[in-house]
Amino acid sequence: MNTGRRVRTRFAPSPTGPLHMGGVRTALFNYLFAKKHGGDFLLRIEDTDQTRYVPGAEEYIIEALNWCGIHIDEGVSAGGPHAPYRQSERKAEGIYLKYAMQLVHDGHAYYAFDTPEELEAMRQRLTAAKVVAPQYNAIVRQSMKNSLTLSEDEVAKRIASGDPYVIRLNVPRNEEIRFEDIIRGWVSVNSAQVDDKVLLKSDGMPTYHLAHIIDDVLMEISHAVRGEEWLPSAPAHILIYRYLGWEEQMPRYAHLPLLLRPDGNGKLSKRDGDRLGFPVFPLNWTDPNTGEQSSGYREKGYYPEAFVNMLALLGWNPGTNQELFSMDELIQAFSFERVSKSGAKFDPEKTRWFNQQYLRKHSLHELALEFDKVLKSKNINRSQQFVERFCELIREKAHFVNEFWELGSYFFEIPGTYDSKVIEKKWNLTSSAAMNKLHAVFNQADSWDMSGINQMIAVVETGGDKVDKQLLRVLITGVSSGASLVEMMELLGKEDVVTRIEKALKALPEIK
RNA sequence: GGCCCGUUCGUCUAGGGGUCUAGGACAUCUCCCUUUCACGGAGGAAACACGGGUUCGAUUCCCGUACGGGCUACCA
Repeated sequence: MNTGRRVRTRFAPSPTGPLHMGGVRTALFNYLFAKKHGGDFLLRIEDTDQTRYVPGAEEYIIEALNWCGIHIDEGVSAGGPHAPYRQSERKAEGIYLKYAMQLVHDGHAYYAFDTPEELEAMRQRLTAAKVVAPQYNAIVRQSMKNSLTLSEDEVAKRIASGDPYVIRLNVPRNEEIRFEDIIRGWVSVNSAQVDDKVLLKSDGMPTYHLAHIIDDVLMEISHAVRGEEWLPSAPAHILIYRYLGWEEQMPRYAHLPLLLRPDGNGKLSKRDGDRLGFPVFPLNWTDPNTGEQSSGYREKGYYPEAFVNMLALLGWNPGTNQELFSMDELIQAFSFERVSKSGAKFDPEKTRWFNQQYLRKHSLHELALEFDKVLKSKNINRSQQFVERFCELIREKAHFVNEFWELGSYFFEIPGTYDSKVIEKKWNLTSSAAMNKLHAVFNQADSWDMSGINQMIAVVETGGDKVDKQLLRVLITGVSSGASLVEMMELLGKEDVVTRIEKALKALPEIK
């Protein structure tokens, strides 16, 4: 079974909306595995359900992968020797019909003419009869309208007259189907549990079951990596490979554990949106039909590296204590052997932690560049040196660059109000005397650096006036906590500090 | 309901029969650093779902039960 061939993986989403983080992780694992083995990562768009097509979804998917640093070697947006990579376009070329007909010809598939009403009636009948698994299968099909029960003439007549029909897989009644999943090992299912899946719909479109198999083989996919929700239908897929005579070309399957909702039950779904208090999408998304907006990690201020790092560690681990991985390190370390079998709830708190880690990894130059956008929007102009030093002082308190302003706006604006709690408690005759003296000493300073500032404070204190640091902080910044006091004062500079204290001394209430 | 998959601290996980008094990370708590906040440092609390086997010995292997998840469409 395809050992030793070039590793080629694919991510094959259907464009029914934005990609959620579970989808991103599936893409990531496909990508990591392909790159680890020097292979190719393809993007195929599975748009065979015309009723669920959402405009903009495909562009969203591509942009999201791009933001994450997951590069597409081949496929939609990248092109390649197996184009087209959109299934609707492949259908137009008659690719799927050909193989569906081959299956019918070989007796492995058949025409079925049952109407939706008839199918529904059948299910109700079976349910009423307490049949354990009501589905279109080897027994049920004998009483339905299909090319196995109808005469050849009747079938030909119906097709000729344009009766709608589907093509279904002819699943054997009782046969053990086994396949080896890379993550789960041998999985065994009796064909009695597998229904006669629709392969070709009445609109001529293939279903996922048929289309992905044909495309995987035609596109020379070596490993099909997908979510665990596909595990139950995998036996049907094995059958299709067999009936098409493609057991040699069949990719190895790897079914990934699902991403679960952090708040309790069920797999994470697109519908979770922002309801849980954190994004489930990589990028912002506005639904073109409902106008409903969903937030994304990018717009929330997460670094793609942090997002990817977090995702990689959900269901996979390196077997060491390392937690911070660049994409290259992930590629180096990745293997399916270390992918766990059970679903993972993800933790928004840890995601924040990852971002904090990356925030600290970025150079001051990079941070200053990012924060400069905020300053520009506020028409504030400061030297690069000032902004970089600011970032250095403020970043240890933040998880995101977009918190910098709230955390340290006082570096750029002279305060207009003063923390009332501190003032109430500490603003009195003695403290104001000390502040006045300090102001005078600062005003006469001829040099301005940390040790100088400390010395000046010491001078005032030796004179008998206790300098309350918290009060001083409030006079300068207006708030009771923030960056290291003396370092902050140094950065602000003598003029600014003196001005601020002066203003505060005037603005503060008369002393009782 | 049926079928399939799974089950180690609250969460992500390490662990493939003795080294487990079960390790790491996030979160949480305490202390130190800092007359602030945070960072950092030190420490604490916190888990092998249950019952049977197999074995000299099971967190590790097998079976059952419970629980969780997935699937059960002319959706993917």
